[in-house]
Amino acid sequence: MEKQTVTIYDVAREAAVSMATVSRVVNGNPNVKPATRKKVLAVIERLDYRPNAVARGLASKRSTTVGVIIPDVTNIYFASLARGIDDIAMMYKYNIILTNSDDASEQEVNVLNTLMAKQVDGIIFMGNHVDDKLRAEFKRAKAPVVLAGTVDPAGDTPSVNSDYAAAVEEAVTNLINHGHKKIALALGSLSQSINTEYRLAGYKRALNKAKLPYDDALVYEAGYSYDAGKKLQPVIADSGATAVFVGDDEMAAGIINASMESGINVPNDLEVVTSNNTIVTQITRPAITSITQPLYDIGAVAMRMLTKLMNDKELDEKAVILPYGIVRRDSTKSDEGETVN
Amino acid sequence: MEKQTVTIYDVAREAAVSMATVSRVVNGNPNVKPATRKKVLAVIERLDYRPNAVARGLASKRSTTVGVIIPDVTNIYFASLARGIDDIAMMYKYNIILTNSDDASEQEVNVLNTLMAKQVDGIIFMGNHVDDKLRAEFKRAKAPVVLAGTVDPAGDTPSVNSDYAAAVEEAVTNLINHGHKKIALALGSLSQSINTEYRLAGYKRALNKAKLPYDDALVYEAGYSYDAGKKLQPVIADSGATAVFVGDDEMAAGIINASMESGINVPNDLEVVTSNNTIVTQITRPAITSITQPLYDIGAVAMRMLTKLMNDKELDEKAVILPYGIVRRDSTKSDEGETVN
DNA sequence: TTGAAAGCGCTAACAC
DNA sequence: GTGTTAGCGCTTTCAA
Repeated sequence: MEKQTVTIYDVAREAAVSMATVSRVVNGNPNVKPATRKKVLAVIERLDYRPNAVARGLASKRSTTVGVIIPDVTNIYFASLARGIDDIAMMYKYNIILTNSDDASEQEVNVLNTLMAKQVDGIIFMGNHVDDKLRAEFKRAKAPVVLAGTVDPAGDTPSVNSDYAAAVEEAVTNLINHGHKKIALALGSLSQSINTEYRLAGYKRALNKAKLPYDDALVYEAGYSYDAGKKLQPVIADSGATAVFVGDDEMAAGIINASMESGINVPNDLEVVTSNNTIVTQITRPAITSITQPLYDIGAVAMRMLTKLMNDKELDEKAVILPYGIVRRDSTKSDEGETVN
Repeated sequence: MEKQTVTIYDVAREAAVSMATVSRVVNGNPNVKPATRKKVLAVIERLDYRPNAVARGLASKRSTTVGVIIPDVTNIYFASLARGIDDIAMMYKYNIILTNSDDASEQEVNVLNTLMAKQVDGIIFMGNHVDDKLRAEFKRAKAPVVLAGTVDPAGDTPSVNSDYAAAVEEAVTNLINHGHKKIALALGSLSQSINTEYRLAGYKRALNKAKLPYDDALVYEAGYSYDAGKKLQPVIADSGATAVFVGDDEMAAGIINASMESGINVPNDLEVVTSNNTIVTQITRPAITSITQPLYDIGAVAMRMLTKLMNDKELDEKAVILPYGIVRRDSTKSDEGETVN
């Protein structure tokens, strides 16, 4: 009952050629006489032969598989990156081993090791934080690693991102230009470099340039979720802030809904700008002004870089920065002088 | 410069035992004297030996990898299933090769074949439609296949789903109980069995039981997206329908926003019920009444079934149906007699 | 409890 | 253009 497998050897025998020749035609090696190729192809067809990728991997030391570490597939931000990664991977005939890390350092190291054991040819890492331990593992890995949508300020690991700091700076500057003096910043965790080293930094730069004082009390660390946003809204309201930059769309939606329901009009009493331009920004009322990031492209470019690395090519750029934009919707007042990067 | 790999042979030599013994300790085979085990473990530690999963796979004919075919990772419905799949896979020490199929039949067959070439031990398939060609491939595959969140009316492929037809029937019956005579049904594609054989069927059953006439003109095939919903709204309005069951949350959001903006109050002028209970249902105003499905669990159970199959165990049930529910929000009027399955 | 040895199915020199 | 032959790194009988 067990379906029996036909091997390259069977094909060779039936076609009256050597295994090497079969291997050549299977791999598209041009050094095969057309007639021979045709004969072999016929036998392959007849026997329904399918090369065993595992054996091939062992012999060639290339698995044509890349590992992708993602915090959570159900997070649309990372899933969008993953989509870009997968499409390019497919284009280059690589498969993807995808594993959720839950952003947990221990789990990330773990996963990295099983990926290495599976002999992946390269790794794309997505996460909110790269710590020393992880960095050490990257170095230890003999497969190249590329970070996608993931910053490592310390790192020399190749990466693809957009300019988070500049985006926030521009968004906050727009808010300042609307006359706001107290602008809140609602983030997830302040232990993540994207928040502290980029978003918070951009926020501070904007204030600085406008000679507005920086106030710790206006920076909120609340976790990224719709409910977190709803809970945070009264706190923001109490702070006297008249505008807020939010690091996550669902959180922004929570803030908006809670505001509107407690009689605080967005954008008249509170302007809101968010970060990821997911579909949520279109669905809320008012719809949310947002930074836009080329998520799919970040993934796609990361995968392209990885293919280069896997073929021992040099990278033109080690830390690629893709352009961001800002799309104005109804959660902010109209303004002049908005620019799009 | 190339990092050199340490093999089982190196460990054997250093520990002065045979490869077989090393293999035993690595695989937790109890037939090893504790002292020997300890000695080997020490060498493994010292050399930082990591077993090569590819070689292991070739020798043992098990890759501890399962293939997962998904229409699109960025679709939260399927991503939620994938999350359940991955968690259970990890629990059983399997890795996941994840590939997007775009719901394209050709691509699905393609992907299936490369997964087989990679010698996956099993496959979980998610998709909106299972056609004959695919069914044939499933049969041809020597690895077991389980469908997750995917119906195959014809099929004998093991599957995990919720009772889509009953859910729609109940939801529509609730609507009927509110006095509606013309209830629209907004779906994606009518070429997908989940829509015709389940949702449409449930819809018809509800009408039938209430002795309400079925009217083709009230069934819309519009594609699943926010914009599709917005575009569909005026059409529904023109039809005279006073309630609508929608197959997708974003589409429902589009219908609701477009309605409210054109002066049609939800739920007073139009009641709306949707299908997937994603975060979108909480974000819209009014929030949307929805069927709830245990998406994570559907994935998790599918993966559990697959592990059984991969170990040649019998399945208790071939077509598992997990319970659905209905959560009432503000897009429908309150009603008595709602039940939760 | 341990070891020897034969593969697993394929690629990659190398020789012809 | 084609064939021969070592492996790739591991598991798995089978003996001892």
